[in-house]
Amino acid sequence: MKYKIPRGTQDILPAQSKKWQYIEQKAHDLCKRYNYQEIRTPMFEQTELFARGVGDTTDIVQKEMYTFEDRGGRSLTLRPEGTASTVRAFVENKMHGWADQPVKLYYIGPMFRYERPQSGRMRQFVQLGVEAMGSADPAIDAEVIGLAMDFYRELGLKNLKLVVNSLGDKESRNNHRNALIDHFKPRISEFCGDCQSRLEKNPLRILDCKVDRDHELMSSAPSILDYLNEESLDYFKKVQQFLNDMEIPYEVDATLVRGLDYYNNTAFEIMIDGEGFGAITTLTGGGRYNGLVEEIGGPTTPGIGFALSLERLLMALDTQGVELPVEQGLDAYLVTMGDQAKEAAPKLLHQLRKKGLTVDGDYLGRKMKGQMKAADRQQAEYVLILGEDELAQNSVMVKTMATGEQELIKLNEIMEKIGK
RNA sequence: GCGGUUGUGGCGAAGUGGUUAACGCACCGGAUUGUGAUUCCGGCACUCGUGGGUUCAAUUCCCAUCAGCCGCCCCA
Repeated sequence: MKYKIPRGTQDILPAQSKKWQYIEQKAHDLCKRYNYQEIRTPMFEQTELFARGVGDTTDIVQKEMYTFEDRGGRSLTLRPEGTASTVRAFVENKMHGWADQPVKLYYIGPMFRYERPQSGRMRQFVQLGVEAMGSADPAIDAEVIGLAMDFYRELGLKNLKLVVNSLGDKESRNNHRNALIDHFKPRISEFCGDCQSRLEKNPLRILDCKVDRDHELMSSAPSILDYLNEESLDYFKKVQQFLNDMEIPYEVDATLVRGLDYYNNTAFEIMIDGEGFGAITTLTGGGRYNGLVEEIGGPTTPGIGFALSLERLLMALDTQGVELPVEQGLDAYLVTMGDQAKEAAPKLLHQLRKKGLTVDGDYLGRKMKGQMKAADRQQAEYVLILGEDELAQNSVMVKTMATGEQELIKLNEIMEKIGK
């Protein structure tokens, strides 16, 4: 085989694409109910947008971006996530001036990260993302979380765990950050190299270090929750109250950290429990980003959103044995015998398709038995047999595959027999 | 970026330093001039991820490389 698919990408073949269509449609329907509207942004942007928007210190920017130069010498990057692009579009199209606020948007599309592929992690993967901009009401935090949970629930996914945390506002974060540095600094040499470099750059991330997770300073580390100022704490409590009201179970995990720099206040993840799933259990990640719009060059505008992976969703549905109600099978399969009947096939097939039926016929010159097998394999509800006899009577033999019964039907009455 | 593991027909899967690379499924044809099951018969890999090397000889040994899978890091 001369050409091979690029690493970390996949071809989605028909058996799978049916499922994709189903969950994508589900996403569109659900977002509509929540009154989120679709936005489609380019799959690549100026590199600087992601560097600024996602954060220079993040792994995404430091080592995972697909960056290239175009013929005009511009540095472009395949989008590694959707929020930065959405915010850029928000600012560029002056959505902050729209009459309807907040602006509630969603997108479904491929994202790209240069990483070592692994179960649940591809170099090209599809995210459903939701962003609500223009409101700092905790009710919308709860709405966004509720939307994600509803999506999974309606698809039949179980054993989900919603984890929420608050990263606090700028003041709270700074106080906490300083407390963390004070806590770890005296004994930072006991920690791994990554943690040592995290100390100054992003001490929060020391908390989810896997290497040093059992170090005594971990459990005794200052919790962000103890550093939330009154406003942040009040906000967090309201989000929780709304979740309670909506009867959405959740856990508060003070160590939940978002990897991207733009988050503040609400942060959440939806994870999947249970066996059979790989090491990666996060299905959805999201949170509030009140400083991002300004960072990208727009007016001060609060925002919140999440992104979830469709690949991981499909994987989760699979491990839980959830069967999606995907349509399959033909309404009818046309079997022809003899040259005359074969000549008549295109016209008949075309007419049936115009009436809205899903039909197919033979294009390999197979004999009747072969055509019948094909009809059976493709789960045709009816087989239409057209031979010399039927042709002579301007009719077709209609066989109901489930029962084996068959009946000679006039061509102009065929829809009355097999129409839906 | 690092580690482990795997790479034989459409799929699953044996196999050996040496004439013709098992088998199963699927598919195609025939037995059955017009009917989906079963059965029987026949067909279906100049080739064993790719490129080198060792050898009289390599799918089998060695090296490299690519890719899949799994894990670390991190995330969706």
